[in-house]
Amino acid sequence: MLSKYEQISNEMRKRIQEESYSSDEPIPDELSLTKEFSCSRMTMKKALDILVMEGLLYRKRGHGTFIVKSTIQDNLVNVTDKENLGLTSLLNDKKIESKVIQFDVLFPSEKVAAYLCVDHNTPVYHLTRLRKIENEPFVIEETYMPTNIIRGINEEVLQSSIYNFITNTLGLTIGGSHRKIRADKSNNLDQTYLNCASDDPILEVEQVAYLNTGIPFEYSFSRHRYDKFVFTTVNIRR
Amino acid sequence: MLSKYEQISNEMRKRIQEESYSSDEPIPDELSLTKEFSCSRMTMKKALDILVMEGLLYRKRGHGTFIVKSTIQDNLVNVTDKENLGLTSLLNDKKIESKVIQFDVLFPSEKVAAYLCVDHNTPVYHLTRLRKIENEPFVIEETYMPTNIIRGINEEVLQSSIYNFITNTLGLTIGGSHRKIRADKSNNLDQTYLNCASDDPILEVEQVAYLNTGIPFEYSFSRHRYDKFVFTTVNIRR
DNA sequence: CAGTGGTCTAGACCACTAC
DNA sequence: TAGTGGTCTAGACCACTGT
Repeated sequence: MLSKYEQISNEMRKRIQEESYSSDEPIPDELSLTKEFSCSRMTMKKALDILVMEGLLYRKRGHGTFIVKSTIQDNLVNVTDKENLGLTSLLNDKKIESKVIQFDVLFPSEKVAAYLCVDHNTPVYHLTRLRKIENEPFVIEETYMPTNIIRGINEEVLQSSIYNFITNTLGLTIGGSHRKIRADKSNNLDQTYLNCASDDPILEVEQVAYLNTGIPFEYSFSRHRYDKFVFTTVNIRR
Repeated sequence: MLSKYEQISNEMRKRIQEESYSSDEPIPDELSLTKEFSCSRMTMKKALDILVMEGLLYRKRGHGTFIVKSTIQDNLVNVTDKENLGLTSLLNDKKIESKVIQFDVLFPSEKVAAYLCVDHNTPVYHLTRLRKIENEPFVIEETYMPTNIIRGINEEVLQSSIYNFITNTLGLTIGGSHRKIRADKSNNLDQTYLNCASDDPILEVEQVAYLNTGIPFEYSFSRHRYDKFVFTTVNIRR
């Protein structure tokens, strides 16, 4: 059951994307919209706030609320900072394969222990997978997960989607993540599995992902082919 | 004059960063906090929402509100997706130099015209600058700006901060931006000015920046040395 | 001045959790 | 049942804009 402001937000997003409103004029003012949707002004505001955060609308005090015009587009795989990097759900119309390069359990280094908020005596899964999209190598993911939270990982799970396993089998809910994005030179592992040249760069995403309980469950490095991946982000004034 | 929820948010952020609250227990519940800050529950919620969005807090219905523990740290220059890339304001304690590599006015290509929402007959500034931090080359910025919005750019402005010029001299307010981040091979320009090797990768940020009126005023490509720049982003569930 | 969005309130009811 | 956060309301006042 979606909340009222989410339903309204979805309806308004649809209208904007279908160009039901002219992008040269303000959209209807908040008072009119509260009447149309039979809601309070706070609820209407919350619904529109979501679209402002998504970069679809902007507001100007004393004037009205307007549609943002231009948006950067291109053809590469496109991950925005709103989504959790579950490749499987991101590209559910494409063929995804996972090849397990390494899978073991070890005691965490100081750094890994700090990010996962576990002590040095708690074993962690350590796994490296190559993910292919439509038979083309796409990304190498090196992942650390604490064994006391993510229980029961095995080869079969690794072949498909760990995120599905965490959500459906373990019944946990994934919350947010902190990420760092940088460029790097390719190393031997990259060249071998991503099939890239020695002078091809790599786009690396370092990530700590959290459950909705705030507990970190994953610390990972995703190394992408530079010609197949772009990271997108929207940034709005406050 | 900061709004009440911003003041409360700042105070709570300070307390969290100074570790005034134990990170093992929930912080005080919303009702207690509304009494302490003499505000309504909606206002308290809005204040805490900001900290949740920043990745400092998480909430669990029926339980309480808790402090997020781990955060990725490192030593490189660190731009988050909340900030507009004004290098000058980002690093105001460091020595920043700008060298103008190219500066001209031209009619926009189809792509540039589309992103800046101008027609083919509106001239745009086209400029390329090398930015140095503490005498070390850091980034090459290639920028397009419409001449009908950003009037009066000259060599003197280019030596310092264009963002300051837009804000202070032109009296415009900068709104949000859309960005794409990718890795790339270095080209001749990069190698010459960033002083990098031919096999050094580059982290490129493509950006369309908007005024608070929603009008795009800048389309740019920033090419960073891979060993001096990391892009940070926080992503929270909804 | 009227019309817009920005903030704030006091109170209500709901959903989830623990006891 | 009590305590938590999530949502929603009806109404108020303020700040900014254009006429």
